[in-house]
Amino acid sequence: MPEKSYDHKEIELKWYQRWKNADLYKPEENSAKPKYYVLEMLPYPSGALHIGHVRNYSIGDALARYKWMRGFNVLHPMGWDAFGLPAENAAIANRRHPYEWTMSNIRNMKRQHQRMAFSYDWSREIATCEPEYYRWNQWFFLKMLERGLAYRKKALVNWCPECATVLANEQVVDGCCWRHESTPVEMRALDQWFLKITAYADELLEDIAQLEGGWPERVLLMQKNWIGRSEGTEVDFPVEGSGHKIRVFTTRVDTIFGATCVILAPEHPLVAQLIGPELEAPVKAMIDARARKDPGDLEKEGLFTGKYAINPYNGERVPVWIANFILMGYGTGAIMAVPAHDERDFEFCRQYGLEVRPVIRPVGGELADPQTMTAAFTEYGVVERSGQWSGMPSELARQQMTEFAEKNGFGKSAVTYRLKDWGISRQRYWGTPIPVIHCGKCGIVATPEDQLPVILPPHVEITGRGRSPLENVPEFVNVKCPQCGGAARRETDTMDTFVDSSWYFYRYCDPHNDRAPFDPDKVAYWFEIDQYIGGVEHAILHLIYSRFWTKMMRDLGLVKNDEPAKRLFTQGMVIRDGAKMSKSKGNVVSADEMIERFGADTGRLFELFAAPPEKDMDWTDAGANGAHAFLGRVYRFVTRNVDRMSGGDGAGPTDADRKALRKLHQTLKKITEDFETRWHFNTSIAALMELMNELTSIEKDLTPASIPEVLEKLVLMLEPFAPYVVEEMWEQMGRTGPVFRQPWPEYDPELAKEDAAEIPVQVNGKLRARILIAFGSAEADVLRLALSDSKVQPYIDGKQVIKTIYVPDRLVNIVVK
RNA sequence: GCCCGGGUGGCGAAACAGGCAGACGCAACGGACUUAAAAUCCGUUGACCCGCAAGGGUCGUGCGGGUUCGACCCCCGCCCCGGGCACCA
Repeated sequence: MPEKSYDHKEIELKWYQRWKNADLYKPEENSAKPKYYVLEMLPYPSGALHIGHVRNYSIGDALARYKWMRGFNVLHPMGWDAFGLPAENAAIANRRHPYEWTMSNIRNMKRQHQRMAFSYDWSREIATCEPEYYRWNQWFFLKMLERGLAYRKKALVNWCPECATVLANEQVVDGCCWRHESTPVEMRALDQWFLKITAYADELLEDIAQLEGGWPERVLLMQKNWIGRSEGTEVDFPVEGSGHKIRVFTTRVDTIFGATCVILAPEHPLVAQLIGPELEAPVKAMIDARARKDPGDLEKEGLFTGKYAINPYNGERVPVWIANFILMGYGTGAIMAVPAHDERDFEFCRQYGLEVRPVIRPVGGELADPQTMTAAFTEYGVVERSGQWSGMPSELARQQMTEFAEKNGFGKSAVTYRLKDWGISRQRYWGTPIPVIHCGKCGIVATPEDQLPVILPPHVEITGRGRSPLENVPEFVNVKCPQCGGAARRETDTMDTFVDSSWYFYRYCDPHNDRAPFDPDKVAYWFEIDQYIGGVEHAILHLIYSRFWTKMMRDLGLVKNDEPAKRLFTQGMVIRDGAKMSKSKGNVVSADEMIERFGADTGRLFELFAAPPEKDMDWTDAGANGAHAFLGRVYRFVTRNVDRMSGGDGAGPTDADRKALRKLHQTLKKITEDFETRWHFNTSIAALMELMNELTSIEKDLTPASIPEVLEKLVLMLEPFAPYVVEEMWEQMGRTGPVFRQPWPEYDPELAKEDAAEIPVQVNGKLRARILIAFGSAEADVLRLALSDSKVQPYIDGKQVIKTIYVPDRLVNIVVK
């Protein structure tokens, strides 16, 4: 048969059409097979924006396909269409997605809300435009409200002027909005809804141990740092001549005899009561300066209140200051400054000429001289000049001094976290409405469950300014109070879209349930997720929220697992021209263009081939072209050899056949091992290329003794990397697909074995010759051969052989003197 | 400043257990086919040196040491790049 040219458009369209209505990816109900749940982190099935997104699928989809072929019952919501044809995206999306959203729906909303385009995010958009999904977000919200896990309070929150909305702490990067990298976030005091993620702070931290080994170390580390648990002591310093007490938090109560002042954050509630009118303006200026969050290092700045506080341990009178480096959001918003033993306090006190008083000496050393000290001594040591605790090691003093405070009622041991409650209020149109009603008489009233979902009104004008756009929609806002029936106002804040992504993967297990978010039994079968795949940028966003959500659902009795995903794989970014691909840099390669030019198969293949998946990869059009050429070579090889699969003269296998089968089984071994261990698909694909190079070089000597097996296994091995073209070749070979439902081929170790090896001979570690030996030769035979080799001779002639090393079938090294 | 990664040809990379450094691909160059181009196919390609040639030699995995018969790999000390955290008391 003459070879066929590789027309990716024709092939991909054909197979897409052929199977678009078949439910190929549905896992089997009540299957006895081992289950496997693999999921990519961006939960939209198609229409990838750029090839950076495609990479995510290429990896997860290759793995899912391999697992299918290996006989697992796989839940993989992306499936075949993860990377579909551009013209057909809408149809694919419509069919595949469990929430049955429609692409046109999204497009319309997008057009209608051009002004909101900046907050556009595919993964969450899917969920947020879907009323059924609102319903369960709202349902969860009400459950949390009942349990005190959702609450409303006035708080200083991050405000992005560009988005015109509040942001969670996790969504502020370098003082700027995570979507607008050059827009500094402002601080505003607003009434906001929070979810009490801090109730799970300890558990989120402790359960990191369960994830070790399965999650990348750096993600766990980032989460640990983010949670930022620290154990310490709270101590009250009464303010002289007033009834007020300043409560400070310290992890080093053992240094308290060295405290030479107390410092408040400028936002601290006591400040207003302590300062005179002459300080009001400077304090306000300090707050404003910090709210602007200059990205550069803020110079330490302090204001003396004129008041003094009493150190309860020694009765000493210390001045009370206000300073810009004290954070209201951490600890109690007030500290005791111990300049001798804390870097920041040292810098501050030297700047303002406050006393530096060392009270900790190194073990075996002496107290530093405060006159000549140039840096604080921050380590543990031995406590001195500290009354009854003098001479005690720091650790012990910390413990006993804390107990002393508790006994005398002026302090206690305390744990603080860097982690804050999750602010979920957004002044956006886009998102799940928060299902509560504000009543003048009854206060905050939950929307009754049978009135869910609260749906967004259509035709809302997006002003991009001030408060939620929903406030301008009277028919949405004006409601009757469900309790007293009086006039009331509906909450106009919507939920952070990270709420949606916190549990979407549970819904995949039971997407059409209209009585509950999902059936716990169905979820119990699939969870935990065996393998989750996504970018590292979600380490302290989505990945911490979804852990919290899982624990919350477990406490509601909905799930049994403590953690959402056993294993997490973070793939590298796609780089182009040395820069991370992003909309703001304008260097994106659109997936649609790429599919048009090279095809979906080429896109996957090149993304997997260019670098190991955990590493960043460089996108080059030329490289993609190379991958495309390879698929063409395979396709032409198969099509011109299909009619040589049978017939022939019945003679036994030729040398070429034996060679081809050996290489075939070696390749299969290699790829199988790559899938089972480290997912270095770049070397798998390189092995396939080597196989093709070998096959084409001996092609004319191949006979039906090897061709059927070679073609079959070649196609099966390529399946995870190029699923469309593989279906076409399978059909050309007279077989019926889908190919990924075929079993993964087993390799034969005997066939894969080489019978002879060319091994290097070294003299004193330097390569001098290569000799040909039979595999498994006896050491003595190999050494005899090596020592008598004509190229080795000159180097050992007249010298004494001290030692010989033989690594079986690998190398000979002769040591001479 | 602290904590993670990483540094190998012109480029992306490979070397999985301390055992032939540079597999596989891109780019480049030479050739075949073609009116031409594209596509395709064949060949060369780490650097330097010797040789007309066949061939041979030296160097080479960021830098400097060490361990070892043997080091991209292990140890010690640096340099550089990327990422995360950073007044967290």
